[in-house]
Amino acid sequence: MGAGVIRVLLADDQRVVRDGLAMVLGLLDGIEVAGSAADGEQAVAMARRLRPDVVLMDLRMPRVNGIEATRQLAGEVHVIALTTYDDDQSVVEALRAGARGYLTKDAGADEIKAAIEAVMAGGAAIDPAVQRHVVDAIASGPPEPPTELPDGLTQREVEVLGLMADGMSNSEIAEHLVISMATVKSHVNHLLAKIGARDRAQAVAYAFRARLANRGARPGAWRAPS
Amino acid sequence: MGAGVIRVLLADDQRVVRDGLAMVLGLLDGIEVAGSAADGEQAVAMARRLRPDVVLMDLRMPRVNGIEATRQLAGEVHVIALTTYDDDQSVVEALRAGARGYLTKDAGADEIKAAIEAVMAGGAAIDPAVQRHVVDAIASGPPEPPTELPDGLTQREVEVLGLMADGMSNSEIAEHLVISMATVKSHVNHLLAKIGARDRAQAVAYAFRARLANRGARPGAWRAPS
DNA sequence: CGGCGCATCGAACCCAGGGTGGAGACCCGA
DNA sequence: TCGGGTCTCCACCCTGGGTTCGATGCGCCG
Repeated sequence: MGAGVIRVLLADDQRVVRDGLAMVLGLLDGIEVAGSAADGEQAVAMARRLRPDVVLMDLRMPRVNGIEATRQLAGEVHVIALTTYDDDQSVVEALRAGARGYLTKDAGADEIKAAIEAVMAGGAAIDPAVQRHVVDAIASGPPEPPTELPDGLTQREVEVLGLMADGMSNSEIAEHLVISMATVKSHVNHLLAKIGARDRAQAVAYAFRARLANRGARPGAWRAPS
Repeated sequence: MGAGVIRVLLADDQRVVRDGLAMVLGLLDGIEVAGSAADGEQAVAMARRLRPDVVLMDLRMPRVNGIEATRQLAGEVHVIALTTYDDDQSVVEALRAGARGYLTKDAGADEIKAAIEAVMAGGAAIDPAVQRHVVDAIASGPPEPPTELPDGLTQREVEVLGLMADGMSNSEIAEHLVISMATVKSHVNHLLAKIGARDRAQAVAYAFRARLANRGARPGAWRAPS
């Protein structure tokens, strides 16, 4: 990192905020203000030209708002939202857009610095004042009902279903579970009947919808290297 | 509230942690340890009997784990998860279960106190060390509209794949698309080769992992009523 | 003790699904 | 104009998967 200095770009439509922030941040060790933009369009352009480490982005700005600017810069630089608004809408939207931090404007210099450093270290920083909104979004957002216990499925049947969802054939499942293929077929037929599926393809779909299959791996997880 | 004292219930399977926490919290002004439980079941029972203001809940506990206990107590008392684990799974799950705070076990007394007070004030408190996971959950969770263009799949092939994921047979797909079954087979074979799947079951799994299938409907969506 | 559910196997059957090879029609870019 | 890709279709073969009718051993419960 050059001289270990973190270069920051400021984006805010209010002059006083920009200048004030520049003053405050300029006094901090290890932080350097690379520039300041007055609207989202400018912010994106300057970020790409100046290549700062972090962008402190106001969400309410003319022309292109901070959310959109954040979206465009996500992946290029670290973005920390900085706003007077603490309504859940903007917090969640900002994070969705790719912001890794969220500060309200009554944050102190130390808090801003901590946030910048946290983000630079690969972490995130959310103002305590709005953490509640984030928590709510998580708690209520995705409906979630966890791994609801399947119909009348047996332990073994669930296991077999999981392996089917992993793309294994009957014989592979047999080998994996160290049982005979006849047994596997038996389990398969039983679970097909229970979940009301006609074939293993429908069973796999059921497994994913019932969240019994690990959606983790990349799509083409199976298939040997070469 | 009485004398302005916040009553806290501790839930952790490790004795040293319970006792140590009780010591530390006992020294803090305005906080009183109402009791301590050694497993989730006990935690739920004690919480309902003692009616504490806050429960500090370890997630990894015998009998009933902290997640489940949190779910049961959500709405009754404020729950703060307290764990050594900082993997995204447990953070997100804990918050989904209704926890309003999340602390790792290397939190200091002051941090714990701040978290308790934040939660009591209607806020939330998430350990900075795991905020990243929460942000990721928000950023990647619900949205994901970019139905990323699959491998080298054709428009038609994607369409067929989607119908397969809906549990349709080749002949049903043919009927649905008003084409012959031979054509469907052709499409199927092509897409199987492209995505590296051996059979339609693997293709269905691929469809779900690649988010090409609508996970919307309940698991047993197909199947006529009676 | 008898009955029930679960897991384990076997054998035989049938067919949808997958593999192969080819072909004609269309559109589009070189 | 000539490929190249896509969508459409046909005929043939063959295997895996799903179906049916069994059977055995085990653990649990009334």
